[in-house]
Amino acid sequence: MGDDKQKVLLIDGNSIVYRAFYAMPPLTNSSGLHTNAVFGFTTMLLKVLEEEKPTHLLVAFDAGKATFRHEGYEDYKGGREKTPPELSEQFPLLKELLASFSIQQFELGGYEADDIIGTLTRLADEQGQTAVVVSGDKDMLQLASDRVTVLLTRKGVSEVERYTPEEIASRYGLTPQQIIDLKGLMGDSSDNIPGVPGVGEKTALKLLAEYGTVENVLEHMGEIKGKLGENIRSHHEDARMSKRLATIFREVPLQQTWDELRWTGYDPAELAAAFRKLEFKSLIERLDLSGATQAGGGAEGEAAHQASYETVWVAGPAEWEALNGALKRAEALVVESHGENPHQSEGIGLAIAAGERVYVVPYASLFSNEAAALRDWLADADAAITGYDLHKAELVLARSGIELRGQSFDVQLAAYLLDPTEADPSLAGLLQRMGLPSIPFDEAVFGKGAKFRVPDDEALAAHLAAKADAVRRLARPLAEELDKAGMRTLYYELEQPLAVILAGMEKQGISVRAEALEELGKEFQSGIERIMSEIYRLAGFEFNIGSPKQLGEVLFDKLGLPVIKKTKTGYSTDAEVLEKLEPYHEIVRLILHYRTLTKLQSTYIEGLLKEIRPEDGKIHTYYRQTIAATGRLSSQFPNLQNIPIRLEEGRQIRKAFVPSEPGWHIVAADYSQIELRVLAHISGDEGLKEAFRNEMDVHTKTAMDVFGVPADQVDSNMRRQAKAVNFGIVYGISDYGLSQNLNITRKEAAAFIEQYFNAFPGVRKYMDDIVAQAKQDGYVKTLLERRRYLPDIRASNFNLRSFAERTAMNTPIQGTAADIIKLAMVRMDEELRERGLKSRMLLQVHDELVFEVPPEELETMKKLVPETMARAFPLDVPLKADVNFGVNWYEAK
DNA sequence: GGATTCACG
DNA sequence: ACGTACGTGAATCCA
Repeated sequence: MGDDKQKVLLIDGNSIVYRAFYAMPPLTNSSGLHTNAVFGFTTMLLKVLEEEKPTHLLVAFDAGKATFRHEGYEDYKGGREKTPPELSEQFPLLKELLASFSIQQFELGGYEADDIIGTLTRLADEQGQTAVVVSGDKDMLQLASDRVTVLLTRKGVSEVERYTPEEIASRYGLTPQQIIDLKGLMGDSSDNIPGVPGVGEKTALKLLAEYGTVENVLEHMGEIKGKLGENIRSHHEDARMSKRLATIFREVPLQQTWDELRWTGYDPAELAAAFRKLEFKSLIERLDLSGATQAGGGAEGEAAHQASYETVWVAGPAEWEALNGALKRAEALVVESHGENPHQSEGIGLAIAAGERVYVVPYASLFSNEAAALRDWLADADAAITGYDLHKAELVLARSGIELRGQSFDVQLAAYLLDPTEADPSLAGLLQRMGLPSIPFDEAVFGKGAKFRVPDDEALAAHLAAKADAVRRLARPLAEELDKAGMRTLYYELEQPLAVILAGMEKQGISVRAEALEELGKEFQSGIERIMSEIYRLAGFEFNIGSPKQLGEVLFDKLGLPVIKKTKTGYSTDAEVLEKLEPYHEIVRLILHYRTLTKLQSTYIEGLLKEIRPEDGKIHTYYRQTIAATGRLSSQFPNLQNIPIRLEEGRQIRKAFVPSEPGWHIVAADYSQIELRVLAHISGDEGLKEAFRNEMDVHTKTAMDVFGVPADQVDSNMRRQAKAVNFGIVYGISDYGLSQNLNITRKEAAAFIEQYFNAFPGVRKYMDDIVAQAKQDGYVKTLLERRRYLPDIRASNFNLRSFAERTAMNTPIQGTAADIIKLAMVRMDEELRERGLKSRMLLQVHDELVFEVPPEELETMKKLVPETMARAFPLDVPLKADVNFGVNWYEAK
């Protein structure tokens, strides 16, 4: 030990990890490993490091084996629950991370972490050094002294409380040594230390205030009156033993020298790599490690990520010439644009990585004469372009009249297939997950939301170049991962071609008659006004019906209707609640109708009107191929997958969706019961298969089997209930969910389910098997090998696990249905082109395809579309699609 | 920006 | 005992 000022920080590893595990919400990385305890530990560590600035540092762990305490008392820590696997799997991760922090770790067979820490604080005391102990365990307070401070975590892990001997005295009226006596008397159920029965903290403190120590209490136990005195006298041995067990052993034979604990900080590159592995993105940003890589340091400029390329800002003839020459060697393309909606986003720039150079082209110069070769390359169907979100790039470029045709590999799409639930689609996040040196996040360069700004040319060039280089670095590893996961065909035969087809549909758009919407909007408006005044009259005053808060006050406080359900913030007023309240007051029905009409007005009349492009009178939605966890598409700006149909009032909206050419028709075809047919196929259930082979009404068939009656005795109510059971089966059934849906008791619902499983034993087996398989593999698959990871399937938390189990049952069904209609779209696109048809595919709504069709092709398409859909993927049961047509989408029913 | 509600499959 | 049906997107209110 030198005489310079030293401060040693001693962390009780096990205690903090436990605290962190139970304090933090569940958290897993993309491979399903739990990381919440490590994350919580790290947050605490960073905070304490910052506040304490130690010169020496140690994390102590309990050794796995029995400690010396067990020798005298077998039940020591006997009452403890076994460590959950979600926690034990985190210890190796934590130890590895601590190594990346360059922090020493000790554990020693036969001793616990607090013994090691106790020994080191004794040494610190003796040698006049300062020590700070961090733990979640109050026992540690016995170590406090003039030189030793104890920090105890409180609610959560990152908040700590400081205990000096003075603080302990003022809080408990005890010296640090008396903390041992305190526990000797009151015991500790978590460590299975008995103490004296009937003695809790209050009594123990009273006894210690009077007698000072356990020994002195026992000496005077004869004079203590009542039940308390009896208990002490009959359990005096327990008290002595408890005190022994609670005493931290401070003579552990440690081999390590003081100097080995010296800590001079971490290597940013090493720590960044460790964080990336754990996917602690927020910590990387918090410590500003995003530039730190294994190869380089955290320095600025090119050293930051050891760029192996030169950025070329394409501005003059020389650069254009170089770029044009490099196009045939191009390895990656990035198109940067404003905003999320590619149909209205302005381009910012392009970056093309080719060999040792990355060329960055400001978007405006894409239209210059020099850019002719670049435009040709973009439009070249054989260019074999690798990029990031080429679907969006195609739409952005299309707005400028530039084609993007040679798409061959998209790292965003590939990453989605590898893990469709990963929320962060950014290149920076993707690099981190793949363990590659990362680049700045777009938000760091551009800002986000209203603060979005294109930086100066130099910064823009650097960032776009980094992105193109990132695409290039990611392409091969992602392609290899796809291969390994058996998703090569899924990618190249289905998703990649589909991306181009979707862009085509979006560019085509669908004609929507503004006048028709406006006309309908007027009807809705007069309805809304009529209902509003009725509601105000019944309430006795005007209020904002659209405010759930005000509405709740009117219904439940003013009118005194019964409260059915509450939300986090107050009364629930959703439709389910209102339907139950209908009999109580006529205002309820009006409110429901008001809700329906205002929804239609704001979302569908006003919302859609805003999206009609004046240039062509069409709506161009944006299908997202990388959002839904099951493999479905999603639709945005606007969403054309949720246009009303169930209620006649709203269904009228569909009359505004018309063909874009006079005399043409809308043709719509939808799969009949695709999910239950998929279930019949993958479960192999004979009864279900037979039902579909015989073209039976599946809900009637279900009713027959569940209620045990012949077809002619199935009434509409039985069929309705059977239909709900079928929905439940597809969603991953639970008695609770079904009972909610059918408004029956859970018991009745459970009986239905049991009946169903008896009638369709193959389905029961599928449900059992798929859950077991998900538990085994950590993921489930669709027929086309699409994957979804379910990290919570092994959770000890019932809710999380149940959710994952239902997802395991549902995803192969919903996902396979999504696979099939996507295949049908690829086939339909081929058919239209091969047959030279003018008909156009416009929309996909999960199980439905919508086309516009010239009159001379109507008969052809009425056969071709359902046939192509039915043949898209052969199952053990027939697939069936129904087709309809009309002058608008409403009529095509 | 989160919570609530509701449109669709 | 636990307490939710599966998957989306958009509008509105309100802190």
